[in-house]
Amino acid sequence: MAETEHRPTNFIRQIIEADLENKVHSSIQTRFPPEPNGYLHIGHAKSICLNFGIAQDYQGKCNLRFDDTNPTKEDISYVNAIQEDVRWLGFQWDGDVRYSSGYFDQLHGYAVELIRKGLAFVDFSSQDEIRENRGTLKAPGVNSPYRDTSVEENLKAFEKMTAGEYAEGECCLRAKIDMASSFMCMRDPVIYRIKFAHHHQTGEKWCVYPMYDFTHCISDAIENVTHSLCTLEFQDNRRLYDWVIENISIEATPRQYEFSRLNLEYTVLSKRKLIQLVEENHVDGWDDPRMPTIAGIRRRGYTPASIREFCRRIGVTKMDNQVEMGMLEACIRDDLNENAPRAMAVLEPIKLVIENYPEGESENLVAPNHPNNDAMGTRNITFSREIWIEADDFRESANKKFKRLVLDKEVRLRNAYVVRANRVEKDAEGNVTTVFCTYDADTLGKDPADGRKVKGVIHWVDASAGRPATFRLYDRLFTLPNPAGAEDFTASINPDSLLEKQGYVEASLVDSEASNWQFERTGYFCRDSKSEGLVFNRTVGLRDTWAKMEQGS
RNA sequence: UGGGGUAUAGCCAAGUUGGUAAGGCAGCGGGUUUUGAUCCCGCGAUUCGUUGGUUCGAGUCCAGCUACCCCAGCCA
Repeated sequence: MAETEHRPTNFIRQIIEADLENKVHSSIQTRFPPEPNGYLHIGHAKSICLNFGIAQDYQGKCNLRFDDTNPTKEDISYVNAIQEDVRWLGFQWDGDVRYSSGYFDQLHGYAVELIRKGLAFVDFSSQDEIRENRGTLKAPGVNSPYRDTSVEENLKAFEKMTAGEYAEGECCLRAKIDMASSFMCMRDPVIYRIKFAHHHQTGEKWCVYPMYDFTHCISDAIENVTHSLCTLEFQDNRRLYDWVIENISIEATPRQYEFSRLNLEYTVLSKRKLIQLVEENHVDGWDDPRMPTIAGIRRRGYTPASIREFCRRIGVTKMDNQVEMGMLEACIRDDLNENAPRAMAVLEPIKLVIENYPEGESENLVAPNHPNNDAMGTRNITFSREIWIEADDFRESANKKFKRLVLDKEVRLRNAYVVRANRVEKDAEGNVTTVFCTYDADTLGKDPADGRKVKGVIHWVDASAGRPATFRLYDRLFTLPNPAGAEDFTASINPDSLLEKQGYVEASLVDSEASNWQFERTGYFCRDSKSEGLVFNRTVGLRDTWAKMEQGS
């Protein structure tokens, strides 16, 4: 697709351009630092496109770093899935994958340095005591009774902590900053805690793990990150980020900049909630096509280019936002409209019998794979006496706004002939099951010779050659634009978010090499990657002004 | 008077030495069309949360006010 015709501009890129121009940096280093405690979602794609996009556009580098300082919440399966997702989006990190855990030795050394400088102490207060002494948003906290322990004793205590001589929760290492700070995160923050847990990278080597605020800035400095980009909720944390860098012996001075996280209407984008959806089986796994995860979106049929384009269109600012689904849908339609070959599929079939077409015979018709791009070639489709058409495309009677098949009226069969409906057959409930018609043999590839106009065109599948197929039609996962705003977000889960249809597809699809198609007049589809046989996921429907009109009237 | 942030069209978003409101999505008209698709053409802010001030001139500078978001995990 015509992607990134114009480079995006945003306040972060402007800062970088100014830094380059003022020689603050000679090259740019960014990083994408997920914690491997869940799958990546479309919100992460925004951060990925920002970080890797900047590296690409300014001849810089971008690292992939797993921020794995909390082994109890993390898992190796997530580190693998995350790498796959980043690559799928079309990005390659610089060098090897990095891990915060890879810096545990250095981190520990810097913690000791802080203790030596009298800037950190081991606190044996209970968690409750620490919380109570922290004060409130409006009232200052009070110093811990352990705050003035001597350097010697602290060194010894931290050593014992590290050696596993204290139980979890018995003590922790705190930075000595200011219990009266208006920034809560500066009130002697905990920087190391005890966890007797297996770590997916370091195994049983450690029983003390550094906290995020202590780890992230140092990891950035170690990797020579110049611009550390994160979301708005870390704005206060920047003070602690800078404090750590200033108080340890490290050369680099990475700078943190914050942008607003993505919110998308009718879905949730927080790992906690996504985990809940999976664990409570509200969806069928992380890659359920209704999920806003990269894996789900991929299985739904979105392309990497469409996600990148989406990230370009939404921009990067500090404003809270809630982007409409329509924005995402427009991106995938733009891509697939241009690149997806066309085909025909009938999702809810009724039979059309062409009574004046010879029984037992069949002919090959040639259909273009794209109406506006001859380079995409043609394909053969068979036509015979009995074909499937969409139940929605026939009515016994209708006003002339209905441009489809009506009893005693004509319609064009896409890529084939003009037919006229003569009579119908119904089932016990009165639903039309078969329409009997006659065709005009002289209308293949041309209008009727007598000049009569046939304005409707409907799609179809040859009944003798078409293959049965399953179609999964997805709708928004939630009924509320902002489900996360409700007390219980699962209460607004859309019970009709998945609709399965049994129909037919043209035979050419069976051994097609394409991965996405536009089934003409019904939408964009892809083969479901986890299903056997012909199972198609509808990525997104076509824009449908007719449906809109009908709804309105 | 805790602190940190943000306020430009239904949604996203440009606007940077103050000079007279980009673009995209959505929507609405019209044209083309063997997809009610695509494509093409046209339409939207006398106004930038609000009230004042400075100025010849303010979305851009100053002051006050209001709304919303974030912070009291040994989570990230």
